[in-house]
Amino acid sequence: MAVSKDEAQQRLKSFLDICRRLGLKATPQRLHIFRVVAETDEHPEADVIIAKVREVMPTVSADTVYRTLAFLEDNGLIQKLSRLHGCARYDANLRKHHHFVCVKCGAAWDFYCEKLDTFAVPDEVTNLGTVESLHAELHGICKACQAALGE
Amino acid sequence: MAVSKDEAQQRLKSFLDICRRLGLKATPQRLHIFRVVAETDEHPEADVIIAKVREVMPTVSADTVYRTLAFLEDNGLIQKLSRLHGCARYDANLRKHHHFVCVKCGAAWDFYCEKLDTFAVPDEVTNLGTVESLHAELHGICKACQAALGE
DNA sequence: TCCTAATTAGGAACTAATCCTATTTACAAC
DNA sequence: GTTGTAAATAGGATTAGTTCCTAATTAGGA
Repeated sequence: MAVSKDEAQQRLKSFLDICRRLGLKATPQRLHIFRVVAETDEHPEADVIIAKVREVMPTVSADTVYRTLAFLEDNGLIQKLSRLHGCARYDANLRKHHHFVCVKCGAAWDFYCEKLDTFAVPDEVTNLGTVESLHAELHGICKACQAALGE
Repeated sequence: MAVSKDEAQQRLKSFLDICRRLGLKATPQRLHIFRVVAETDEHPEADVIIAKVREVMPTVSADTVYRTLAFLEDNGLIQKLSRLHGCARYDANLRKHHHFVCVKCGAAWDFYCEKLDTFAVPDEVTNLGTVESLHAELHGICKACQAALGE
């Protein structure tokens, strides 16, 4: 539980606003799932969220949780972390590098940046542990997708 | 095909060296899989690699490809990009932030950094498309895991 | 209170990745 | 070159995570 009562209240309000605006139902399941995600700072995986949700509402289906998470993400109420464990794309470029990823087509480009490689990490982080590397992931829209959108 | 002939040659040599050093076999399958990964800069997913491998060696099993990729990764010949799309951890922190991830235990911490949020992206990248966000992922070892290793 | 489109539960299906095991093979020792 | 053996393979089975399907339920406006 990392967020303040005020912040939690605020988030709940955003949630209800969005439902009203889109004509979607604020079901008890959705509210509860949202609360579970909003009340932690542990970046949980879906199975952890499902388990926590079921502590209070044991019959909620996995599908409902996944659907709700997708709904929350689509509406900017939560984010998915991307570059954590358990990945699936490979890169034989062994030079230290970073990535630009097109959010439309998913293509990824390598780039090099001395300033990022030598970036002075905030004390806030060095207090958490030893930092071994910094990898930057830039998100945006590639030229090809821009052209396609413009048509 | 992004790498030069020389670089490819060099990588192949590293590969054979590592096999010899570890007493592992340089099978035709391994060599071929390594070549396929080393010869692209498209950050392919495993299924793409499997398909490309099978263009030349149709009977190679998925298991062999996955095992070989893990082997190459363990020995630093390739890197995995963490799931750029389709990830599985969630975060309700909507402030612009970055992550410190412990490579031992997988725990993740949010942190804030104005200098990263306003980082001037290299022209190299702005030529590729429109950049919308920069997310930094720091890898290292958290205090708890350091303590556990020290014992 | 009623109506209806949205939502749900829960099991089936799908997909990516790994495991299992009998067979094959690289390669070191002779 | 032969041989012996541990390592590696193919390919089917299995597992885990996620999404799909459908009949039943429900939120919320009229």
